[in-house]
Amino acid sequence: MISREYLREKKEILILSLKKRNYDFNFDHLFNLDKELRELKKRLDDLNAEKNEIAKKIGEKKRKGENIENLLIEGKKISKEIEEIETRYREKEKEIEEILLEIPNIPHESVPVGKDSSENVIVREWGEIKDFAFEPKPHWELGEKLGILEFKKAGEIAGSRFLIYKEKGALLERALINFFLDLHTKEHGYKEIIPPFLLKPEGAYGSGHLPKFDIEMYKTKDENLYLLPTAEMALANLHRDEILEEDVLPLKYVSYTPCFRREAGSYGKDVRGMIRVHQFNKVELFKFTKPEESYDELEKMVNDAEKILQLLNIPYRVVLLCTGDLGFAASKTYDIEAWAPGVKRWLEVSSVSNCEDFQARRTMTRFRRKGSKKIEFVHTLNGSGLALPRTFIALIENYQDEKGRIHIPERLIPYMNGIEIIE
RNA sequence: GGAGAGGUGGCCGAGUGGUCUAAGGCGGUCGCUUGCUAAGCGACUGCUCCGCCAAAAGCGGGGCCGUGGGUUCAAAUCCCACCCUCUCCGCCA
Repeated sequence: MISREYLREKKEILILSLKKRNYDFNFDHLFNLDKELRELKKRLDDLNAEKNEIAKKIGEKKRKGENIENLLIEGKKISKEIEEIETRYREKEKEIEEILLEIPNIPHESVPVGKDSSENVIVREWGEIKDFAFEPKPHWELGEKLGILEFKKAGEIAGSRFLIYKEKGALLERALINFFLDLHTKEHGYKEIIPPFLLKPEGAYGSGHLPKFDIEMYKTKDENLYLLPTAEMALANLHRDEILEEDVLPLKYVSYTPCFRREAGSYGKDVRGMIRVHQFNKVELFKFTKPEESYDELEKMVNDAEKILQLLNIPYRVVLLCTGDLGFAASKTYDIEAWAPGVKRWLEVSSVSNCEDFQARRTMTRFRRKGSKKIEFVHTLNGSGLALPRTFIALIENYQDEKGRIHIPERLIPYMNGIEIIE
């Protein structure tokens, strides 16, 4: 969340950067509210000081058995006035809070200015796009023919955009998850976490998913809980209200969780297959870092995610998002897109972002430098490492042969209990 | 789901309406002292907002005893709601 302090000190940057995001609203109103609020606060504090003084005097006189009649009347009067001003103060405070919660994060200066995804920048490509001697099939055809994916039955029992993994399909999904987790914990130094899959609204505010994206999430009927749209939502809250020691940073976590998304407003998009589904598995990377290290850590996180595709030998490209395509909480984001020859598309398998102190402010996650009294907000980063369905798609579409069989990449065979081919 | 107990500073723990500016202890920091991987003595020890100051330091004030309301001149303390933890019973993977 943008702080009121930031509002006052970095007014110009704020206006400019939000313009880059095509985000506009009435700044004057915001600045006026802040000013008004400070005035009310001063008045309120002065009155409270007076109130405290009177209450103290009453206590003293009462003990001595002196007359307190006048002081009681005065105290009553001040309390009434305080109540009025406090009510106004709270209303204004709530109003400004609501506005501030809806302001997106400020893009980093290295982020290209652009209006939508067409202006994203491809920063690198890896691997060779295979030249098939036959027409490669899309994953839904492969999956259903091999009996590893099923869409029809899933639609009947859960609704459209759900799917069932069957037998070797379920095994492949599990193999990928374990491979990702092992790689990140053993070779990249992340600590594994299994968080709750449902969170209270406070958690969703902390990560920036509320208040803006309420309709994107599933929530429970009897309790006010939100199903994770991403493990990021849980991990961002892992050190809520804590002041961390400098030397524990950077903290690196990896989590496997299912993710639930309503995909409201995406009707008609990616309806076929499993490119866009309501429930999917994802292995998520998350870091808490010192501010001056967060951009280095961002590059490392992208590399950590890329490594998976390299080991699986799946061609991909890394894309730097422009300001218009940047997510709400992010200052800078790289997408990793894997090539899927069956659907003939680059599929976003990972999105890696530096949120700077945006989430840390909302969750009050801070740190103190050694030998310093000053407390600072940490920076938070999140990235998929990787999202399963699209990686699954890229894998089976890239590794199919002319008979529609899937050849398991070498690195994955141990995780597949030795199975080398799905036929 | 039923019954009960409880949530106080980094941690333990006292505190049942005004002297709480939260006792005491542990831990931590600094200093002094002492012949020996230690002890003793003393001082300091949270977070946050606003104001003054160019800024930092500092100073002044407000708020914070799970959260939010309420009663009162005055609330850690009384009342209400919610959240969380623990114990017992029931149910259950």
